[in-house]
Amino acid sequence: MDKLFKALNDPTRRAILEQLRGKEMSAGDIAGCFTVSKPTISHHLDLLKQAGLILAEKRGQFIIYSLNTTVLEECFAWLLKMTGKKKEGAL
Amino acid sequence: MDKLFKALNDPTRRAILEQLRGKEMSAGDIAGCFTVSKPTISHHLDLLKQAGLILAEKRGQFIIYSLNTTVLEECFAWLLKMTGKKKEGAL
DNA sequence: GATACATTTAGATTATTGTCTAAATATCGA
DNA sequence: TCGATATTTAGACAATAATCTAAATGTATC
Repeated sequence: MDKLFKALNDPTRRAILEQLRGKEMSAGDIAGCFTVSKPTISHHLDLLKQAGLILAEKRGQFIIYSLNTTVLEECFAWLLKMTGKKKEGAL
Repeated sequence: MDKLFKALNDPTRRAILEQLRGKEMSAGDIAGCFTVSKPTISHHLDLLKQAGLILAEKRGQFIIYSLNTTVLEECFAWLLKMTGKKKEGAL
């Protein structure tokens, strides 16, 4: 939970998640979307991976990242609790 | 959005929000629930207030804090976008 | 195997954050 | 008005985090 909120705290990391929405991307592709250096992006990717928000798969010389939203359920559940909304099922 | 995620990042602040769920509390009451010092709690309350997550009302010598979940909608919407869930209405 | 490319790791630096103690401000009640 | 209580503000400090450059690792291709 802590790692999840920490990962979501940074705007660059949230933007990375948004980039990853719907498509897979290599680390270099992701870095290409931002002005910060590649090592910095690599670090952000590491934090996102630690939080379980992304999956990394090595393909040849590339590392392909993809979104894993299942871990967001936890965050979702917390928000539901706080807002008092009803939990509902539409995936 | 940034302030919102920043406010939610700290475990003590999330715990404060949970304490405030359903009931109003004075700053002192809130501080009584935690081991950290009162000035520290006061600072956390300030950040939560800045994020719009809590409301402060002065009553005599006390300051009464209450939860404001409406601002969490923004966070909710972002999560919905990321998870691809359908937005639904149950308040 | 040498070279080029993709990505990460290491190490340093700067900014931000959480925390504390001490002091200031404000309100209540005698 | 004085003393007690409630809360915040000020200032300092240590820990964390974001970023960079330079170097290391791993993979493909010739």
